[in-house]
Amino acid sequence: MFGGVTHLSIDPKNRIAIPAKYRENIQAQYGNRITITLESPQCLLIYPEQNWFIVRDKIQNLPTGSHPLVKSYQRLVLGYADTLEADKAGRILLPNSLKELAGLDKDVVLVGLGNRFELWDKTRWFNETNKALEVSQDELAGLLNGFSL
Amino acid sequence: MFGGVTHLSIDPKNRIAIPAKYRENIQAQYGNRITITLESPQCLLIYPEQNWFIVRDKIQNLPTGSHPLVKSYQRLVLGYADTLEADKAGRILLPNSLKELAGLDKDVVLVGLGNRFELWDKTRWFNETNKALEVSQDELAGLLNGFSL
DNA sequence: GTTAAAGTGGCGAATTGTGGGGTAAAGTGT
DNA sequence: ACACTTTACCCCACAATTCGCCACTTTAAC
Repeated sequence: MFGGVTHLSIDPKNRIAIPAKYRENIQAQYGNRITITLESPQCLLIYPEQNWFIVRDKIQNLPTGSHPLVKSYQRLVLGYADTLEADKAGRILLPNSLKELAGLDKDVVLVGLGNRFELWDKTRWFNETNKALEVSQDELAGLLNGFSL
Repeated sequence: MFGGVTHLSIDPKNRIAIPAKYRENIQAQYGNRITITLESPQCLLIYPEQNWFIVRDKIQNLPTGSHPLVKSYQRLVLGYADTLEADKAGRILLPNSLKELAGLDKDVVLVGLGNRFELWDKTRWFNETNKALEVSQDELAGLLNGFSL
């Protein structure tokens, strides 16, 4: 399970270094292959390949008949999904199309989220954090239906 | 399983180069033969021949009695299906009729989608992507009935 | 403070995508 | 059956990208 927010940078050749604290883990548990895709213009999704397989199957089995939007959603998420291998320095090469779609520049943030990571533009992530913090606790309490930490 | 979006160009002789990262895979798993057809004016479909066989059988076994449209769909997809072999540089020669039907010009995009590829006109693919990204997450959430990545 | 490790940048070699020339094969019309 | 046109394939060449590797700089650990 991945967690934590790491600031890193995309180098001039579109590579990002997977933080060392995850590398060992990923290599051991999942092999060195990493799949990257997107589902919204906000951020990229990064999975160890094995975890991606599970998600991919779920997406493929969505009822395509239900609505044309579902099909374009499938095409988006599956079509952009690219599997990469880290080089010896533990870096992966971002496909240019994905980088542009997610509006990534140099400074990015890698966020661990259980079975996957998200890769955000740094300032956008920062804004997102602030928005989340500003939500009133009362409002949240209602939505979460009694849940608390 | 294929994935990822690659920008390519159709050269002056109607050839496209299969990206190197797929070549080895295709050759090893499926042999060098590739079937290409279409099901809509949007894009061409590209299958390793073995994968095409499976799809072809499914199409042939559709209940033709149900509706006359089914039969014309069969005629379209099966009729235009052409099997090609890559040249020694790993390129395949696009049949002119298919190229025109799909409105392909010079700049195209090859999209990996599991058992097949789709070949899109570049700008049309770009528009398609943006449309899919603009779909509000809320709207999609409703359609997907709680499904999430 | 010293050492080690991690993140970043950059050089050079190898591979890939693309274009074009030449030749063989196929198709067309007389 | 013949010449003529068109099409398809093999080969080479160029340019751009990618990848492996090494080196520098910063951060963390002891």
